[in-house]
Amino acid sequence: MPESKPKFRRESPEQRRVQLIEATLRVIARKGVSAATVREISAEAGVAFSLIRHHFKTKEDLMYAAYAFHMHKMAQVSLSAATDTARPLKERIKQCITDTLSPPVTDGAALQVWAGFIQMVPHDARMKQIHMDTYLGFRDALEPLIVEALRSQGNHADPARIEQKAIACNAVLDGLWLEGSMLPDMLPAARLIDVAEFAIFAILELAQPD
Amino acid sequence: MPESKPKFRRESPEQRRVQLIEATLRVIARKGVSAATVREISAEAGVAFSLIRHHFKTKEDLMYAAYAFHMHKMAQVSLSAATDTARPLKERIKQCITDTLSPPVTDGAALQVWAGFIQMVPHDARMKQIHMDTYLGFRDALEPLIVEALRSQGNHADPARIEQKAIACNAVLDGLWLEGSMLPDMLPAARLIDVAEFAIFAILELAQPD
DNA sequence: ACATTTACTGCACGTTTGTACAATAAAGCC
DNA sequence: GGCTTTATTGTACAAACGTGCAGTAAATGT
Repeated sequence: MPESKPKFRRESPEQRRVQLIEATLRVIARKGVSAATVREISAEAGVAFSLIRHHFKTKEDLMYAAYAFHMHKMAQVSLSAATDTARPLKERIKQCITDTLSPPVTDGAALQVWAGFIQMVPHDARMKQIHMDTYLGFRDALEPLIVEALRSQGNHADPARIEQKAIACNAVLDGLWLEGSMLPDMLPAARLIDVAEFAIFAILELAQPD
Repeated sequence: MPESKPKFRRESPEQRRVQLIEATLRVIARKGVSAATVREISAEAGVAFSLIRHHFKTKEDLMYAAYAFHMHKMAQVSLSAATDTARPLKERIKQCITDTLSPPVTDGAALQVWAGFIQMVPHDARMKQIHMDTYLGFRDALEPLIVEALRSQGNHADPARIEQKAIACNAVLDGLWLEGSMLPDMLPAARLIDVAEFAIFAILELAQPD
């Protein structure tokens, strides 16, 4: 019985990289960034800690990858409804609000990861670039919805006013995301969504739904 | 010439504590939380690194003190206009908006410090307490302004609707604070204030100013 | 001027960190 | 089945971390 139990499994570099990234995010969510050491992460992933440096040149590189991965996932969940042109406009807006202000986007763990990375942004050009890309991606996906909403009721499409409303709607979502993630007991998802719908429809000067 | 230049200056515990706290916040703002080691902080303050443990039982205690100090300072700047009952209501609201969305409250360095501490909140009961206190303090100071604004124009003071509007206004300020601190080039203070005034007056169903 | 207090310094200790490198073994190819 | 490739492991190491403690000196009261 020579090969009854292999000592480890050999994975493709792509799969292993994703495993290590997801282990990193789990550790950060559970214990914070300072606890995300190579030893802790590799234990979470179930591999030797020296394996990390075989797939990532430095630990910093793993952090870059984890940040981009996390942001991309959040944006995808949050905006998946925005481009679904089959559904009516109001439905799409409400779906975006709901997706943004419910788990797993509005969530203590996600906030932990986000806050941990945010503090690296000003000191690191690559982190800053990742941040800019995801933020502008979010705003670019949201603005067409707002333009459409204003046009649909014959509102004057002054570009300056459109941008003003886009920034304001974005701020409402960001602010509620922040507070809902930090104080979930005080502000459950249903309450956040209710407030967001009211505020955004007020800003867009649309008739309140329901 | 025995005592030409003393090797160090002896300060009162209270003064030295504040000096160490402020040095901590400067280091965090400049290099992030991970760079805020006892050696780095004490170098910033111009003292031996072992002095920290003479004034704070542990390094964690210094962090608690720095967090509370930072939050208290931000809330004070942001809300100083709220209680100034001599000025007319609209002026007070606009002043609060301006104070909140200008430096030093809306500022990259302040965001750095805040983000660094936020990630400790879920894992630490004392940090959580400090956070709750400052957050509720902010909301309690803002809500009377909103109640007064709604009452002033004979609006129906349904408590549920008042709280809804208070949460929404809070979210606008939080969201703009966040985005303005992260992307100051894209969103300068003047733009933030402009958007905030528009959005908050829309939410409160007040006539737009100017 | 001297004694007392304690803010302050300087150094050493054990732990944990990211990194480096040689040895090992799993998987694919012939 | 043997050979090659390389994903994976295990160990070692220097640097940096928070902490402990004995000694020093600045300020204060007498």
